Amino acid sequence: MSDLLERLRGRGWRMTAQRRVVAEVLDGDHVHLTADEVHARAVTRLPEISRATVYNTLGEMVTLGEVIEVTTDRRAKRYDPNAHRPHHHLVCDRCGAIRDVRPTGDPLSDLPAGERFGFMVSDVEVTYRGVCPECASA
Amino acid sequence: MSDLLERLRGRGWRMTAQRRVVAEVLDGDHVHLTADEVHARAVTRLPEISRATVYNTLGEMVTLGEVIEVTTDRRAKRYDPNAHRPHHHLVCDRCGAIRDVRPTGDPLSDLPAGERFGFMVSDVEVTYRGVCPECASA
DNA sequence: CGCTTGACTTAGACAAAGTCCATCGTAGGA
DNA sequence: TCCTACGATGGACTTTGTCTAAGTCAAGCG
Ligand SMILES: [Mn+2]
Ligand SMILES: [Mn+2]
Ligand SMILES: [Zn+2]
Ligand SMILES: [Zn+2]
Repeated sequence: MSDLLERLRGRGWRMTAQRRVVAEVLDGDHVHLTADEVHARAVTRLPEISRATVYNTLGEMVTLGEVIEVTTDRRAKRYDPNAHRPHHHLVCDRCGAIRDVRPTGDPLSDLPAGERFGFMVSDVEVTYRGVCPECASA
Repeated sequence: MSDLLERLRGRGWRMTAQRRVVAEVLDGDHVHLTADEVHARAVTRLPEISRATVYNTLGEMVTLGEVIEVTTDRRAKRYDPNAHRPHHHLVCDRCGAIRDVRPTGDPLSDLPAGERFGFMVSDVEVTYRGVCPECASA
């Protein structure tokens, strides 16, 4: 049922009610929740779960590589369970909706050596911005 | 002398000591200072300048299109006077050094219609990450 | 030049997002 | 079942940024 939860088993992870609920809340496609959104949803299932635990658990999932941190604006970080298929993001400037996208080509190869300033470049993040269909029609 | 200051003249901008100092601090190439860094440098020239004024002035420069906000991490926004030549950023994962880069090709055209989810895509931000020469040799 | 006035500046309160810590509780092995 | 190291908790604290009320001043006008 919960793909993320499955991935987290068998990693020596001590299972608690809190961790299970966080993993369940975070499961799915195109999921990019903030820590407080995760907390709000977790509380409906486990009313006594604390903000600190949500932050701790999300941080551990990121360390394990099962969840990715996404920062599309200067507000809160967002947590993305789609960690095993590299992708980029498309963000609506009006409502903040986020979709996972997979551009063609490799943006890393678009950075010529003369533009690398001697850096060892290892990664690239791409954020596309625009207006989603709902906001465009409203 | 100050290219940014020159650009800001003749726009109906009421000139004050505070605005001049902020513009001077921000002038140059590969400049990506946080608001507090701008404030710290401005204070050495104009000790009574307030944090609020630095934030206000930076915000106005962004509105005028003479300065760009750059967010390479989840810490503070950075302010970039290089507003008239579109570019992307290369960031050192260790020390946070930032360089302006101009990749070849247009990342926008790398996003096929089938990956646009009906969005009207208008902009793209690219952040390359790696290790700078100084950090690599240390 | 000096007045007037609306725009600009200021200090500090406030807010959002996140971290840290001392203490309490419990998962899971012995 | 018992033990204990690891996890959870609430609250204080930090960082980054916004807002407001009151004071100040740049610049046009006479
Ligand atoms: Mn994603
Ligand atoms: Mn730049
Ligand atoms: Zn939208
Ligand atoms: Zn470095």
